[in-house]
Amino acid sequence: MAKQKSVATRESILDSATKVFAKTGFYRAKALEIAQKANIAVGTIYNYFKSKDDILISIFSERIGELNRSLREAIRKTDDPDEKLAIILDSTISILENDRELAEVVTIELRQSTKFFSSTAISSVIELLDIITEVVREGQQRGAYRADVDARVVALTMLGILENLIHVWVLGDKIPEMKSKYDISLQNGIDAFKQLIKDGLHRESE
Amino acid sequence: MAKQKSVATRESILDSATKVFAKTGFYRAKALEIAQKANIAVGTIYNYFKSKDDILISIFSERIGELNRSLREAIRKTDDPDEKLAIILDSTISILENDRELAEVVTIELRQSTKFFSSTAISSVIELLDIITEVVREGQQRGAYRADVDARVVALTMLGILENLIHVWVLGDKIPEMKSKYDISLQNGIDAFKQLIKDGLHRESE
Amino acid sequence: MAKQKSVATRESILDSATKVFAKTGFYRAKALEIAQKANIAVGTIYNYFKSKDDILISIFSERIGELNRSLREAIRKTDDPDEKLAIILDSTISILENDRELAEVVTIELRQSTKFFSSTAISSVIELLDIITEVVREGQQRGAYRADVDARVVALTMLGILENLIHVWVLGDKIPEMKSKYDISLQNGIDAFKQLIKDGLHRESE
Amino acid sequence: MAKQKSVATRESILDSATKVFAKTGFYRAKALEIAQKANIAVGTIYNYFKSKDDILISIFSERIGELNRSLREAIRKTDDPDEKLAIILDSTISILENDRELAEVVTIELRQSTKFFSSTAISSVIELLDIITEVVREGQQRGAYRADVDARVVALTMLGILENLIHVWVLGDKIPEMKSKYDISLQNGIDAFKQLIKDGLHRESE
DNA sequence: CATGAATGAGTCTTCATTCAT
DNA sequence: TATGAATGAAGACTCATTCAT
Repeated sequence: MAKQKSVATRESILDSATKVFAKTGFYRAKALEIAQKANIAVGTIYNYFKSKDDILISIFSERIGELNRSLREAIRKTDDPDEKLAIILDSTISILENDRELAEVVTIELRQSTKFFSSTAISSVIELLDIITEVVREGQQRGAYRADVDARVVALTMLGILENLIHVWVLGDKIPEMKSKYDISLQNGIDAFKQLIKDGLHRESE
Repeated sequence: MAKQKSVATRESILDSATKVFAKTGFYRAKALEIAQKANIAVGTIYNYFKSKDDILISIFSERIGELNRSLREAIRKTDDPDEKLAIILDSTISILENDRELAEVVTIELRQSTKFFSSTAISSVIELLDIITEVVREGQQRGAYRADVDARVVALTMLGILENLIHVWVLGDKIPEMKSKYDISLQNGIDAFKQLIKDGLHRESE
Repeated sequence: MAKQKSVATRESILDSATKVFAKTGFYRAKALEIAQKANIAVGTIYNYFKSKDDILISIFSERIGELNRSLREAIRKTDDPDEKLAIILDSTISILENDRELAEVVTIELRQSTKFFSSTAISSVIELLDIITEVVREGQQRGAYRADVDARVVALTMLGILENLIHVWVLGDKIPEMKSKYDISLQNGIDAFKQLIKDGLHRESE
Repeated sequence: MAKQKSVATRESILDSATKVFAKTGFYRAKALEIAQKANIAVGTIYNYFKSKDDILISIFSERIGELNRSLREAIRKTDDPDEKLAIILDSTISILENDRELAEVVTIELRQSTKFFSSTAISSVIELLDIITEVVREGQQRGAYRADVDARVVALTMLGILENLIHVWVLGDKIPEMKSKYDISLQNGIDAFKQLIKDGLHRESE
C-alpha cells in the first residue's frame, strides 16, 4: 500500500498558509512561500487544495468549525446563560490569543473573503452566530434576559464586539500610533464586554 | 478654471474607484475599469494619483477626513456630550447610508489596508477616534459619564460597534443566509447603540 | 491622438506565430518566442489576441479567408469549370508553396484544432469547400461533368487530395525516409490531380 | 502467467490511451486519466512505457504494424492486383470503422506526431506504403496497370485518399456543419475510390 | 494635461514523471 | 510489479504603470 495523503501534511499547509496570509495578506501571499514554510514542494499544495482560495476557505471553515464544536461541547457543562456566554467569550479569546496569526487572518481576511467565497466561508461564522443566538434565547426563555430585544440582534452585536476586540488587539502590534494611544488589553475588553452583558442584557438592569 | 476641471476629474476618479473597489475588492479592481467608469483614459489616472494604492489611501483619508471636518463642525453646536455623541453617530450613519459603496470600501477594504498603508490610511481614523475620545472625556469631566473607564477605550469600542453596525448592514445585501437570518435594520442598530451608551456609559446607570 | 492598435503589429504577430507553430507545433509554441520573433513584448500579444488559441484560430480563418476571397475573385474571370478548378488548384498551391510555414500549419495543426475550436476554425474551410462545390455543380449543370456524383463529394475529395498533396510536400523536408523514397514534386502531384479530374470527372471519360 | 498478465496490462493501457487521446487530443490527455480508464495506478504506466510520447508511438507502430501484418497475410490469397488493392482498402476501412477512436488518433494525431517522433512513428506508415507500392508495381509488371506513373506516387496518393476518407468520416460526428453539408458515407467514398482506381489506373482506361 | 498602446515582471497552476513503500 | 504521493519545471496570461504622441 502506498502512502496515504497525510492529514499532517494538510495541517501543515493550513498552518503555513495562516502564517503567510497573516504576514502578507491573502492576495500578496505566494504559493511558493506557503510551500517552503511547510517544507513541501509547491505542487504538493495542489494535491491537498484546489487553489489558493480553497486554502483560505478551508482555514476559515475548519478553524472556526473546530471552535464551534468545542464551544458546543463546553457550554453543555452549565445551564446558566451567563456562564455559557462567558465560556463562549473566554474560549474564543483564549484560542485566538494563542494563535495570533489565525486571529489576524480571521479579523482581517475574512471580511474581504465574504465578498467572493461568501456562502462557503461564511457558513461556519453563521453557525457560531447560531450558537450564541441559542444561548441568548434560552436566557430569555428562562426569564434571565430581557425579552424585548431580538436574540439574533444581540448575538450579532456580541460577535461584532468580540471580533472588534480581537481586531484591536491584533492591530496593536501593527500600528504604532494605535498602540501608543489606544492599546487596550484583551482583558480590559473582556471585562467591558461582560459588564455590557450585565448592564445591557439582564432583566434586572431595567 | 484649469484647476477646477482637474479637481472634478480627481473626484470622479475617486468616485469611480470607490464603486469598482466596492464591486470587486481592491486587489481585483482594474485601473482600466476605474478609468472607463470615470470616462477618462487609464493614463489619466496616473496624472492624479501615484498608484492604485494611492487611490485607496486617498479615498480613506479624504472621505474620512471630510467626515471628521463635518463632525467637528457639527458637534460645536451643542455642549451636551450625549447630543454630541448622537450627532457623531447620526452623521456617520447618514453619510454611509447614502453612499453604500463607500460604506463597503470603508468596512471591508480598510482593514486589509492597515496592514500595508498603515500610517497614512489610518491617521484619519485615528483622528476620528480622537474626536470621540474628546467628547467622552468632556462628558467625564462634566460628571455626566462614569469616570472609571478609559475614555479612549470607550471611543474605540464605540467606533468598533459603529463600524460593525455598518458592516452588517452592508453584508445584508451580499450574504443571503445572513440577510434571511440576521438582517438588522440600521435603525435598530442605532437604537441599541444609543441604549448602550445610556445603560453602559451614564453615571446614573450605576 | 494616441497610437492606434496597429494592423502591422497584428500581422507581425500572426506571421511570427505561424513560424513558431510550424517549427514546434502549436502546443509546444511559447508565447515568449512568438513575441520575440515579432519584436514585441509578450504582453503585447494579449492586446491583440485573447489567447494562444485565438492566434491559431485567427491564422486559419484569416489566411484561408484571404485565399477564399482571392479565389472567388479569380474564378470570376472565366466561365469554363475546368479553368476554374485549375485556378483554384494553382492559386492555392502557389500561395502555400510560397509560405511553407503556413502550409505546415494548415496541413498539420488544422486537424487537431477542429477538435477544440471546431466551428470557428472550420468555417473558412467550409467556405472553401462551398466554392469548389459550386464550380463542380456549375460544371454538372452545363453538362461538362458527369452528373451521377454528388458535387459535394467531389469537392471534398478534391480538397482532400489537394491537402494531401501539400502535406506530402511539406513532409518531404521533415522525414528523410519519406523524402528518399516518396518525395514527389508538387508539380507531379498537380499533374496527376488534373489528370484525375479529366479521367474521373469528365463526361467524355465514360 | 506473470508475463501474460503484463501483456494484458500493456494492451489495456494502449486501449485506454487511445480513448483518451481520441477524446482530448494527445497534448491534453492526462496520464492519470489513462490510468484510471485502464484500472491501474499512474505509476504502473511507467512500468510499461517510457513516457506519454512512447504510448502514442506504440499505438501507431503496433496498431498499424498489426494492420500491415494482416494485410500481407490477406493479399497473399490472390494474385490479382485489383483484388489485392480491394483487400487493402476493405481491411483498413473495416478495422478503423470498428475502432473509431483509433481512427481518430490515426487521422488526427499522427500528423502532429511525425513532427517530433518522426522515424519511429512513421516507419510503420512507410511499411504500409511499401505494401501498396509493391502491389501497384506488380500490377504494372503484369501489364494490368499503366506503367507511365510512378508506383510510389500512386501508393502515396491512394493512402492519402484513404486517410482523407476516414478523416472525413471521423469529422462527421464532430463538426455539425460538416455533417449536415458534407456527410459522406464511407461506402460512397470506397466506391468512388475503386472507381478512381478503375478509371485512373487501369491500362484499359486509356 | 490627456491618451492608450506597449511593456514585462510576477505567479498560480498543471501534470508528466519519479521513487519510496 | 504495483502504487500514488510528492515533485518542481514550465508557461500562459494579467495588469499596474510608463511614455511617446
